[in-house]
Amino acid sequence: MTTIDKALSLLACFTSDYPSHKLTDLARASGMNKAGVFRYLSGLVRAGVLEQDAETRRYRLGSEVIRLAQVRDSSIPVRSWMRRLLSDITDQTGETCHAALTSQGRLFTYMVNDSPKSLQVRISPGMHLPYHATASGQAFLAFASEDFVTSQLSEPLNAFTSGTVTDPAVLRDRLRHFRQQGFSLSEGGVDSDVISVATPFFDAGAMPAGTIAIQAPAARMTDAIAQTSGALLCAVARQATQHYGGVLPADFPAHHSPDPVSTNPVSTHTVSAETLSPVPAAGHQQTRT
Amino acid sequence: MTTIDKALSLLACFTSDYPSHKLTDLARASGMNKAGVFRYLSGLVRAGVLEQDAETRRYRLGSEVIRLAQVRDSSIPVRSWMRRLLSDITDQTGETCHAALTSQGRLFTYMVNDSPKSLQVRISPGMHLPYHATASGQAFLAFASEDFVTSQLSEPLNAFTSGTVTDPAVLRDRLRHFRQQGFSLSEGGVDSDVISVATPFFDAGAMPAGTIAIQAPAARMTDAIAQTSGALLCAVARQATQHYGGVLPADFPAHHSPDPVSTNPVSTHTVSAETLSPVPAAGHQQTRT
DNA sequence: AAATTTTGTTTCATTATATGAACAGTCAGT
DNA sequence: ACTGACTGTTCATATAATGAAACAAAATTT
Repeated sequence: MTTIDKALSLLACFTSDYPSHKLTDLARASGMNKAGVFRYLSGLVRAGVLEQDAETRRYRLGSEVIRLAQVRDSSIPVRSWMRRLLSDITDQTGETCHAALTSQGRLFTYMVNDSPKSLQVRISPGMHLPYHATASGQAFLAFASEDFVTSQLSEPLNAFTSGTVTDPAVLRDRLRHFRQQGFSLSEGGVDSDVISVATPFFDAGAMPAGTIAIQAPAARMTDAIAQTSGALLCAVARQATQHYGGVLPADFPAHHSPDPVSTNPVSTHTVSAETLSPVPAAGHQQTRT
Repeated sequence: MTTIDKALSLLACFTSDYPSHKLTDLARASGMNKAGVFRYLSGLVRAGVLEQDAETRRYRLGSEVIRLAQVRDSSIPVRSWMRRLLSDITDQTGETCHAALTSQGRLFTYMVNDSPKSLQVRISPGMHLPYHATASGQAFLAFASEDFVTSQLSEPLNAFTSGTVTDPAVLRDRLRHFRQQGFSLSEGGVDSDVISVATPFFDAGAMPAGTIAIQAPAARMTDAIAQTSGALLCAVARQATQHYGGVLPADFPAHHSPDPVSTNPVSTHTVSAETLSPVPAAGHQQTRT
């Protein structure tokens, strides 16, 4: 493990739940020497990636990460089209939806579009999504590499509610089914009384880069609605994949909706499977270290 | 210079203008050995901060920076209130406005709110703003530390138009004046026929953290309008400073606008100097390494 | 108010890690 | 097939990382 790895591994400790840290805690959490952690943190502060509160001496993420995120978005402008896709979804379904992105093998919510309804599922950006207990996570796994699925399912699988599936064998069965139908469906995996439907979109190596999901109170999400929502998501995922510069895996299902899914003729990017070019063959596997 | 510094210094090369790089170019640009740069880049890729295009082998920023920016925003939620402040400004002035943030001693545009008018000043987020030639930069310098001003003015000062002020002595005079009136005014510093007005907002050490600016075609920006715009910006900058958890410098002018500046009674956060608590005394100088 | 604990930061001899010139492998163009 | 421009690898050497201990300052307890 190089010095850089050790220094940068500290960044993983900064999450929405714990956005700032004390030196001692970071040293404990990372299992590294206090003096070393101090040096790493100093380096990260010099680079602007972290900043230290002058009063409390706590470390938090610095403004450089904002600049970097902006630059990233200027080369792969996910933000703008994702916003449009999500708002299209909410327009058509009336439900809350969100997009999640993968980073360092973890899935986290990226953008949320709230339902206009008064009873809505609340979710905030930047949250970590466990693979086994969320529709997004399962949609991701359904199209992830075998190795990745194995590594995730061998982690301890927490039960958040009584409805959380924690049996790896059962999960594997579901993943197979989800892959076949193109979208996942999860009832009360994290919150009871919430049903969500999700589907991944893909990178240039035909590997899942993130997911798009719809979440609704169980009372509103009937089987029929779940099916049409799933079909809608598949169409949206195709668009997202295209915008992302990715390719769909060869077995990604084509939902031939008889009528255009989008009802909004104003939108320049109509959400419809029909408007897209045929699915290209899956490319080479992307290198994953 | 530590290994971490060298590795992280590469991140500065990733800008809106050059969002991706080849190994050789980075080695040349940084003046470091190719093998070393390769190792650094590999480390950054492992951490997810960078990713490498599987086809072109070029390095670009990775999805981890998006996650980090999101986490940063969850602890200091600049995004949400800044959007509101900017849209208030455009509502009241009808002109394009933007916010800029400082990172690593450089100023870059963070958020833009376009004017609804057909003749509008176009600007995109993530752009680098030279201190000497922009209203934002000058507003920043006017309230920056003496050392920082000196270091910036001793850099070569490019002239972008015939109207760009490149004489350090003249600039210093202006900065004094801008500090007194609380906002800067720049005519055709980067683009001719564009006049812009800007003011900084402050961090916990009463040092400028970023700026808020209005940009308009010269024809629309009369002297009188510039003055009221400046006063408006000062009021907004107070709000921004408060939201940011910062404190105003002791000499930041109070513009006692006779009537509430905001005309929008719906907004929960009315932009007005009156609604704010008295200016606290400037705190201790923030440590700047 | 004094004593104690916790925490951030610095020091320094030891040792592991970074270094970089040269080499190998790959691809694109001629 | 040759050329050039490129990414990635190797290995002896030198340099920078390491971590226990010390220190200072702050927070907490007595």
